[in-house]
Amino acid sequence: MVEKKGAGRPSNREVILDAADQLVAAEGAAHLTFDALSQVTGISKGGLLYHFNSKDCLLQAMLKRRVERYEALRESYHQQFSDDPKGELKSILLAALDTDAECSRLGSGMLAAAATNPELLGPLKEHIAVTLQRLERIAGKKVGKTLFYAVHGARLFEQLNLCDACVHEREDFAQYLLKLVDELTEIESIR
Amino acid sequence: MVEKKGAGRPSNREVILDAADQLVAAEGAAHLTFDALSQVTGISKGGLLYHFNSKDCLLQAMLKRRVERYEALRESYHQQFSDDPKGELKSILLAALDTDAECSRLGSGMLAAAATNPELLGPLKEHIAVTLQRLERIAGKKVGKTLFYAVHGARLFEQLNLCDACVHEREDFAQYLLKLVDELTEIESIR
DNA sequence: ATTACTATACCAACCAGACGGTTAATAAAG
DNA sequence: CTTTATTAACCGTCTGGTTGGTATAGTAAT
Repeated sequence: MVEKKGAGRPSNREVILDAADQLVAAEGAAHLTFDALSQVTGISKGGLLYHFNSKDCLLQAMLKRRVERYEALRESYHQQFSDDPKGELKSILLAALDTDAECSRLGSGMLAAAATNPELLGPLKEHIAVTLQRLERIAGKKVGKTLFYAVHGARLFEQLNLCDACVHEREDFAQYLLKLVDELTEIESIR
Repeated sequence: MVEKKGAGRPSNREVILDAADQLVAAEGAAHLTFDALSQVTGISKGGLLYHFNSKDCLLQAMLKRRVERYEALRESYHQQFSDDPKGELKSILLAALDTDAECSRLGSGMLAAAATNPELLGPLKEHIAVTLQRLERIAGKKVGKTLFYAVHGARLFEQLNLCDACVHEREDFAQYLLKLVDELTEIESIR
């Protein structure tokens, strides 16, 4: 059966993915093993492999879920800015910063995938390419890209626990970025 | 033995570290094994473990070397901007963007360390804390941090091979950032 | 209602290979 | 004859993956 998304049972698939995210966040991508996952979830290794035929499958699923959540978040922000001409850019930035709301903290899927097999990043690469194209169409190409990188840089630092400060400053940072978007696109259009 | 740094023999240590960087870049952090490293370098596994007592040691060394190279690069840029009041910020940004000159392409050490053991990131965390403090002292705190994140975000994307474009656009990007530094600190000081 | 069949979800046991690390031996250099 | 550098062989453990089996639930014919 192809599994109905949306309604109904949370199903162990999600439970496993959550646990996998947590594991990577807590102990590093290398410690994401079926054994460890089995211990954490209480599901046997065989059980895990029933849901994900291989580790690559698991990583793919982690990555896919992350991208999907990001997309959903972005769209909801986009509606919020429906009147703002720079709403598309703003929603992209805010969504990227909002990651640890429900997505816990980290591009764990990304890191885990990159650690074991760079090829798995393919879908993510595609998603980013689309986003960059989107940014190209928005007034202030370079501004958009720069702020896009900034947001992801900040997120990365946070996810890797590389700085203490940036976590509690994020709300501040978000507001500052929105201000920058307006100021900078102005500058760029004047030039 | 405590290892003399500084002078003298290139020694196989550097060769090993280079190979390790390359391996992580090419195949992902998870494929950085002593066996693989042995095959690539032609040095036996025992030989490798003579230089680095454990894998953690190896990762630490990779990370340390990376930070040191970055520092050296930053200082050389800093001299270049000795007359510019925003030289400190500019040198930080340019050094971060310059990574693939000699450092090949990647925070491989970082990724590899994060993948296996987040604790290894401690020294890097400290280094970043210092850099952030440095940025605090510079006119336009927020500008500095934002651009710092932007640079590292861009570098990350490049290193993970997540976008094609950003590579060949880097020189452009660097020039644009320098322009931004001037424009933005102006804006921020006006407010 | 019973039987038979099928699909889903899971588990315990096992396996072959990979991995980090140890050790004993070797060789060159000072 | 000790220090440095290196090797080949080996070991125990971990890991991804396989297999064969079990429990549950739905479905459909008898």
